Amino acid sequence: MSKKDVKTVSSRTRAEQKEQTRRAIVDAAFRMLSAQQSFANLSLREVAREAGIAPTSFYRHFKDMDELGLTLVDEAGLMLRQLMRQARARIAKGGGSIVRTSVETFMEFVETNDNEFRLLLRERSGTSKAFRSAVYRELQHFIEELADYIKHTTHANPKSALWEADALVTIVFNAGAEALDLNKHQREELSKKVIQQLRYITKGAEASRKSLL
Amino acid sequence: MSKKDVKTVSSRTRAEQKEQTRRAIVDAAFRMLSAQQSFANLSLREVAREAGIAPTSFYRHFKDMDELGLTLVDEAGLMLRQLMRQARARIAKGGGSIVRTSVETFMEFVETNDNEFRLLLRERSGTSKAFRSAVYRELQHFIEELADYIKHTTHANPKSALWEADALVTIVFNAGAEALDLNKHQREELSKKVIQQLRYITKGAEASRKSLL
DNA sequence: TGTACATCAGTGAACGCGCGTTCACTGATGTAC
DNA sequence: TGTACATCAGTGAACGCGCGTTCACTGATGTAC
Repeated sequence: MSKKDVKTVSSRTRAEQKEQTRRAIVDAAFRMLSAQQSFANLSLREVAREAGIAPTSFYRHFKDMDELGLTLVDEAGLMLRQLMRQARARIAKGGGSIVRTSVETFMEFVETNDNEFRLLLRERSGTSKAFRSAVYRELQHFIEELADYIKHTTHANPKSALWEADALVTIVFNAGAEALDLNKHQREELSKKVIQQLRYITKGAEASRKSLL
Repeated sequence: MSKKDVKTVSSRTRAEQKEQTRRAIVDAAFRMLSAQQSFANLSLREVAREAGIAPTSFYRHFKDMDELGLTLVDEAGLMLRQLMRQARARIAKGGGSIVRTSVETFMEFVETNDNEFRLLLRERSGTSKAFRSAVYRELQHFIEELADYIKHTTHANPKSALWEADALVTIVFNAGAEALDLNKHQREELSKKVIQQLRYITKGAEASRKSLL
């Protein structure tokens, strides 16, 4: 092994250990989110305790709780985007309608990653402008990708596609919030409602386009 | 004055004084809500300070902060209902379209009573089930009244009317949330978007009804 | 490879602070006769 | 009406608690030669 190799290997080791602790903090924070506890009323000491480190060690990784919070929002947003890719894959496979498949995929996400979803939901209307903007950015990303899809499949004009996508995402996201407090049977009823509402929007948007021709 | 009269007058006086302090607490709490401060991170002592009473006096009026919070939600919900009546009056007067008038009235409410709106918005996804249910009930009330209106004007079936109203309210309520961080010019753009989205829904719902005949 | 030094992730003690809640009290208002 | 007693809204002192943050430190890892 050359000197350089040794250097590389060793520095990776220390950095890896640091990264491991950082992950422990992030994971601990996600674990502590629930229906009863929001990020806003989570204390630095609680997170440190759950992560198994001294409160003071927290500062080696994040400036303050806000910095940790923005990291969580980014990670939850990433999961949302992965979800969208997953939904597209399912649709490409051709099983069932696009609307129904999208709604079912989203509802599955809310059920599986409920704490991540709750984070986005709550911080969207939280007291920190930085948090609100971060969540807004994630949703906007989601909306734009959906608008592209609409443009390619219907040849709608850009503004109309964007507004339609925006309405669709708003309905689905809010239904996700509603689902959090419902049992399995009620969620199925909710899905029916949402699917019908999305159809109103796509039909209405389509009709608007036709009347312009 | 008979003995009974004296009794009535005096007891009203003491009760009135108590009611006055209670109002001071409620008003103080509303005053302290803002973009930067949510009810969840408002302390009993802060409210007492703002209301001009000793922290201990708080307990003469509310069991704890949760009880105060539910009172605030009820009052904010009441304002929403008054708003709806106001919108109906404007529509009855016949100036402009129903959709446009409703949206403009709602946006006016968000602008004028932004702290009350923020309360409903945040507690809808807060950590207390009681709060979430209280907000949900207020919105449901709103939705049902709108559904009645739709039934009378279009003869839609009950379920279809309810789902349509639900979608309309979801879109408008979320736009209200979005408006909070926007300037005047941006709000006008937002209104245009919302009006178009509501038209998608009403058109789509109408088209669905026709295809069933 | 071996040695001397530098880096830096993690720590425990300590701080001052605002919190929710209890308690026994005060004194104005209300009631009984 | 006047008097004696009851009620009860509002209070100030005191409590124990968990918090965020600072500080000087330790010791394992990394670097230079």
